[in-house]
Amino acid sequence: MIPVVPGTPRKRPTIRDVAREAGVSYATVSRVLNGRDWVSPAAVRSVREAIARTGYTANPHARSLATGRSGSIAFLLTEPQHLLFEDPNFSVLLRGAAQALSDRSLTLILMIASTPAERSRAVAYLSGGHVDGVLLVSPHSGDPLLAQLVDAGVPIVACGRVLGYEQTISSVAADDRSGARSAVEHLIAAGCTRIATITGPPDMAGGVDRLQGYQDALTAHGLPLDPSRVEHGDWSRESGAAAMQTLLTRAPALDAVFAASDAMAAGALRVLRAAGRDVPGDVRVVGFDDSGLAATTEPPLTTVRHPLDRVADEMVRLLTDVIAGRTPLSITVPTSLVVRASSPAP
Amino acid sequence: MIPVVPGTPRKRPTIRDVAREAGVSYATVSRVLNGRDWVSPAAVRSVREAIARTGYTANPHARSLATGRSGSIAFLLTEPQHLLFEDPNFSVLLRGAAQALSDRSLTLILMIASTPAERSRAVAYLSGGHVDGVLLVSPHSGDPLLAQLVDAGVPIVACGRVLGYEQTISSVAADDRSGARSAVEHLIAAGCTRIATITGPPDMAGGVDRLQGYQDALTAHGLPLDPSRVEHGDWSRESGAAAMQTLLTRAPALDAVFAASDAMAAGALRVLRAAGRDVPGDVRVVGFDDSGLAATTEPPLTTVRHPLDRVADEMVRLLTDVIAGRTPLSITVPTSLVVRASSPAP
DNA sequence: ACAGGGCCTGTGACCGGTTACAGTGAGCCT
DNA sequence: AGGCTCACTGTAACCGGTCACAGGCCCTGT
Repeated sequence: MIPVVPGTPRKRPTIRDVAREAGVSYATVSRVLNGRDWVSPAAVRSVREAIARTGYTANPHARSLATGRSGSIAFLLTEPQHLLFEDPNFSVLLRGAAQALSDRSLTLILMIASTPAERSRAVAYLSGGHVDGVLLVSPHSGDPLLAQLVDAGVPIVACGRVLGYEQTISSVAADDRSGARSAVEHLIAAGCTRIATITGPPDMAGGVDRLQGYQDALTAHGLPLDPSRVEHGDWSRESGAAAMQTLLTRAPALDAVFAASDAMAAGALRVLRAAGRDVPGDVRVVGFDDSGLAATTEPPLTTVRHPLDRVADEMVRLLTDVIAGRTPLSITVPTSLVVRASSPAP
Repeated sequence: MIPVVPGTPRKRPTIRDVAREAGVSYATVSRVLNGRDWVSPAAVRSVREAIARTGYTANPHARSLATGRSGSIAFLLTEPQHLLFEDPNFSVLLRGAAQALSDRSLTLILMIASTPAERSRAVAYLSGGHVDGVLLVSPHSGDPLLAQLVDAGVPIVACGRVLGYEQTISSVAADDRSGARSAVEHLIAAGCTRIATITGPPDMAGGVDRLQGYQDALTAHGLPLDPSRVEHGDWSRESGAAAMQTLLTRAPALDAVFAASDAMAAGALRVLRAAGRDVPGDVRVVGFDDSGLAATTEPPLTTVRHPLDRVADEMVRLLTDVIAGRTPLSITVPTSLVVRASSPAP
């Protein structure tokens, strides 16, 4: 291929080298490379051959400079790291995004912005033109980072609706409300009447919507809404355990728990068993997400399947749309109930 | 800040805008930006102010084009995805690398190259000048991808020694051999004499070295090396379970198992319990890595702590060295035994 | 015969930085 | 006074692409 003089730092061929080699102008080479305009078959062939002979690949920075596009997308994490990395959901989403981006010849830049210093660095980086767009993993509506990015005009797609930014930021969410409703209706169908819930943070759409679905189900079946049966967590196992602790003292008569995440459900399971309640005998438990966790808890969790691979794919699709200038859009992917031993079919 | 005419696409200020604003030449602005050469305090001040006034940030692509550096590093996964994403070790390493890179103002590009198509795309991308270097996560020595990257002159640092490339590719590894040895010596001290091992793939240094450490311990204490007590796995839980199955039929008298990863140890635990062996009563089990898994198995695993956060940090340090032109170097970080219930202290 | 259009190609002006080089003036020494 | 260094600054030439624009050539229609 390229004759390498030993000891000499190997110099990459440029578009002009290829042009000289092919006996055409460098503009023609560029045309062949990008499939633009009309180029004669003969020229195409000789350029192709010259490229093969020289081992030419385009310099990505020069291209980015000229086109104004970088070909990379940031995958932005704003949560304290442990929450995200311990969460199998997160892995699925990351893998899905990497896949979807790679399919479109885009690359994934991973950014972690949990400390204040990291956050301001992230804003500078993201609004500095390094990336074409941002995939936002777990948006809290009040986050100033959001406002700064929106202000800088960076294309964003969030995982989950962003409260207060519905018209500005595209998002992809599970059908949280109806998923939660079907989970709770499953419990009602099994004869439960004193159903508690451990829901997510009130500043995240997922938390709000899943709580709403819980309430929908209760009212639709004439059951009372008892605020002492509602607790908030931060999606983590620990917060689920803590919430369950509180619920047990505040509403000891509960006969079912709907947790807005599998991790919180797992925490709840542990506390219930420690308190001597049999699952599902005394208390039925349903989670949300159908993460890797759900099948391995004891007993395995009945849960609402949240198709995160699908979500990741849609996020990337939407982001390329936003970059192309289309208006923001929020879309929803359907969920489905997965029945396991923690709340078997009635 | 920047006066934005509504409806006009906002144009970012360039270095020449700043120069005009500050009343100096653009070379001076560049000098202030990079802290090069001598610049008068007065000029520095007026440039600083002009930057603040215009909200200028340098165009990264122009900078990369001029300097030949991209400021980004690839984090390359070559294993089938599920192996890596299910593995808590992987998360720790990724988080550590992201942190270490961010501290040096470098960005992390995540590349997954498991299918053949992805692999060739990855090679083209990585040798195409998009990144300054590569962090290689789980190198198999025969992998053609390795040869191609080395051939293209891409700076690489691997996690774990790369067999056959010791002189070419820098690497950071745990002290696998002595870690394994101390684990097995812990079992010997507890009175075990028929110790089996589930080790890693023979084309990975971690597998080879941990097996070597196991053998070191046995010979040092005058115990026989019985090949029927050795099985290979691929680090995963499933492979650990399968290996344990085989060991139980082939060497049913075993009284301890040293597994080269926590995941394999967890698989082994499950099979042992299913076979009616009490752990640690009948069989003691020791793992390797001290991953998140180890503390949550039943019983919790005694294991060798593998400080992956530290490894990630050293990998990044080494990579910057390699990029700067220093010769390849393999370094080792120490391990330590963490004693839990699966093999309590004698 | 010549105007006009469809193909195809080359020139040159960008994109927005970095940096080699030349130069300027002030201060100091001999 | 002349030469020299030192501290600083500006000009211009890159880096390696993209793309608007201006032709050139050949074929067709009148």
